[in-house]
Amino acid sequence: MTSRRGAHRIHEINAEDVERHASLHPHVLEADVPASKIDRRIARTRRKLEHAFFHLIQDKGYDAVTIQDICEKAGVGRSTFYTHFTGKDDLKRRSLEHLRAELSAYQTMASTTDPGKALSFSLGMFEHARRHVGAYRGLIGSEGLAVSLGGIRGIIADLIRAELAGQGDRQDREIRVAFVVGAFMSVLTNWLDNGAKIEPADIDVRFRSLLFGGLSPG
Amino acid sequence: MTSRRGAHRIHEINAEDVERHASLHPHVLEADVPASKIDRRIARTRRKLEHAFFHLIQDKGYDAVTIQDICEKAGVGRSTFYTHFTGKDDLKRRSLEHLRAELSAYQTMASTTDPGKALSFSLGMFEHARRHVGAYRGLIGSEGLAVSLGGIRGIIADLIRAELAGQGDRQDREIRVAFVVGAFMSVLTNWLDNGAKIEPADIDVRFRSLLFGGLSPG
DNA sequence: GGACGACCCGGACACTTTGTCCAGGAACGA
DNA sequence: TCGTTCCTGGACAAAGTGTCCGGGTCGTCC
Repeated sequence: MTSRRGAHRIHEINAEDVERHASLHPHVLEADVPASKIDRRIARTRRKLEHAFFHLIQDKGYDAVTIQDICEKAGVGRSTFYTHFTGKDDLKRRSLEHLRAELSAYQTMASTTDPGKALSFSLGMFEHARRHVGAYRGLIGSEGLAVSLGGIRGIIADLIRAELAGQGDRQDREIRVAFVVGAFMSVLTNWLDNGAKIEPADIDVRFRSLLFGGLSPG
Repeated sequence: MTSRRGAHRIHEINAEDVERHASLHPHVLEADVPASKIDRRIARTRRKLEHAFFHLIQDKGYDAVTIQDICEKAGVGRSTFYTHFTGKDDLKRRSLEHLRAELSAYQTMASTTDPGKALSFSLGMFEHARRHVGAYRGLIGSEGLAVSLGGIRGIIADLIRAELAGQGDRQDREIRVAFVVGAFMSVLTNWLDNGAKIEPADIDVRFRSLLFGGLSPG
């Protein structure tokens, strides 16, 4: 115990840090609620918590992060955490909403400028992932080669499902969705685990070639 | 607590049950040690623990299973657990060794009887998985659509890697491995989550068609 | 078949994390 | 400024983890 507590703790994050950091969960935050109506204190607390979470998963990985860690780093009382989120998973889920919004925005954008390109999410995802390597690795697992994928997998699956709608029967479609999302997530995490050295555009080409052309050729 | 302890507890597993149950981790157990040299008590305890584990993950899922659960169901002292395994992950890892052995046996068998068939692990895996749906679901996650895959992913990756050896440069090969293993695991878990209704042979055909033929056609 | 030694048991211990509750102080919105 | 809402720090019970030990039990080996 010996919880000496004073002006500032180890790595406490202050408001300014939070403010100037654009990340996985930046703006879109209170998109569904009239942003003016929500108490500043609430917004601030949530922001601090999400940021602490965001930073912590990068060097400890999702599983290793405890709620106490988050609160400590965020400089927020632990009891306060529970007034905003029901637990770690809840926090994760809500943080991922931002990603979902960003991605589907990219998706619709890409499909209007280049209507012929199917499954256009992939490039955007590769790019987004590289921009936030740390967060993705923390969220996605990366320990060894595990792929927990939290909710990211579901997000991608939805995008694919939307695009494959109308093809074949439902059963067959679901198999295809599973196939694509699995292959994609796997290539993505593998790429990240190796430091994302290849350019997003390049890895995207390779992925799409395998996906549409099949394994056999080269 | 109130640990009344007597002849038998709630769902304690006895030696006979263990003996007659062929599963994910049956025979190959002490393959690396001269089987005759190891104390029967050790073998028995390990078997009981692995079996309890095996059963528990089927109705609670890997994460929800605690070491206490395992010991209780196995009828083994908790302190004894730690003399055999360092923790839950260790137990899981060792249990998976059996699967690895079984699969690679199947793999080499299939590739000798039908040398033309690449990536022949898939059918065997589908079949094996259906035989042990519960265990796979518990191990693999299945909550929502997450894919934690414990160590199974690594096992499959090794098989694929071995078969793809010598093609292209190392980087490209790893991408392919990631692609195949990801797609496969995803299709597999999706199949299991839907109750494994389709026949293993059928799902295998669909998977291989997507893999070698690409997504576009039908 | 008996003695020795390895193994297992149960219980205790210190520690960490979780989730809940409350009183009092601080900050917000009007 | 005033009332409401939010945050805090602390305490709490519960659950799980990992470690240690004394004493009983069961294999193994002679």
